[in-house]
Amino acid sequence: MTETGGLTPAARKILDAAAELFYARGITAVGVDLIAREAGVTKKTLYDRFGSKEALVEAYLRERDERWRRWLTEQVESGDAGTAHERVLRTFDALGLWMRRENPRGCGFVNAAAELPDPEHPGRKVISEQKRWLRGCLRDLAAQAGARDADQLADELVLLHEGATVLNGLRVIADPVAAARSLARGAMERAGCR
Amino acid sequence: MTETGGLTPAARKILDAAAELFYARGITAVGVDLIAREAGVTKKTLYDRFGSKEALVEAYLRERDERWRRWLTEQVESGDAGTAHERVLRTFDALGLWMRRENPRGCGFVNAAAELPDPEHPGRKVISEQKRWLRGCLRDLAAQAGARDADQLADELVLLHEGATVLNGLRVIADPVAAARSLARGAMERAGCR
DNA sequence: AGTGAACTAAACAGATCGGTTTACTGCAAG
DNA sequence: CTTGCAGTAAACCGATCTGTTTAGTTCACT
Repeated sequence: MTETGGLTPAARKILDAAAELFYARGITAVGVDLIAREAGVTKKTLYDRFGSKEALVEAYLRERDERWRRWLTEQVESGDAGTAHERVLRTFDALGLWMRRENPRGCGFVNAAAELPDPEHPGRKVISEQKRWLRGCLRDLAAQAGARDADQLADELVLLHEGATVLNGLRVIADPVAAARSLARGAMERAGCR
Repeated sequence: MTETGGLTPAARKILDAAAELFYARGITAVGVDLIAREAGVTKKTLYDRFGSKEALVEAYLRERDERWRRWLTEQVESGDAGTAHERVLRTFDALGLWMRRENPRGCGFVNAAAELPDPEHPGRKVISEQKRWLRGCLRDLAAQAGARDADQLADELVLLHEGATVLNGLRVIADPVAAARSLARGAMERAGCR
């Protein structure tokens, strides 16, 4: 075994079905019966593999997180050419491509956060870890690009990422990624990046 | 009648209870039974006044929208002093105050959008109207401030508003409003505002 | 040959979902 | 004095919710 990520075949199907349904219809609105039916699997199998809906939600967010991290690092470091300045801007291109592919309804993590008010829910930890990881990632790039204050620039870049993601789901302005990218360019200039 | 906004006393209590519960726990997770109980009212009264949960959700979003619009215009025009440039920046101060008061869990509209995937849901119209109104508002201010391209600047300012709002709910950076404000200043400079 | 993990099928539990119904009260305006 | 609106109280509807249980099958490894 396995290209299933260490999961049994049935668990793999369950997680795939859950991911699609949770993202498309919302976490609370999707019941375990529907997930099992859509995965072509019994509810018993679902509970044998994941234990609870809460744990399944956590696994869904965890896997989405891993996929996004892999995508971003891969895109930023692709071709290993380019200045740090260019690599920062490339995070926005990566975001744009990612969203065109699998984010028509906004950020899966922000959407999930809206549905998980309980701060004790294990999914909440995954969400905040993801956002903190992105901030750290952008901070490193900002430092490499020679920003006077890498922390402040990182804050600003995170804000641009999140703004672009939300607006992409809401369809109120034409090209949120382009707007974010141009704002990022300005922010880097003012931060003294080479 | 009425400082209740044209609602009967019971309807007023229902809408208040619904607003608090929907925002705090999410729309799907809150049932009509709970709303009626919390409002100290019968389910029958709820259905007599609002007709359906869907309509109640719409009324909740509608009222929140009105309150936010009133707040923003009032804050921006307060003292009627200040250049257009200052009025743009004041929209961020207004956002910051609003969020400190009643937005600990992120934007109510973005959260609602996450839970209303059905594009036919009447609440969706309220949400997109709200965002388009904000964009128009910022566009006017951008034009008054002498931006070379008021539409582009408006896009950027909306993005900063949304980014700040989302990050405020996620608590990943220290002061999202300050970051947005400083980015806005830079954007206006580059847009040639006086 | 035998063990154990992964799975199907289907019934069951108690709670809650959105929504309806019947029967009754209090009260203001014509 | 009556009509009608706003409201309470509580039972009821069928569906769905998360989660459990019992019983049996398939199959790889030892």
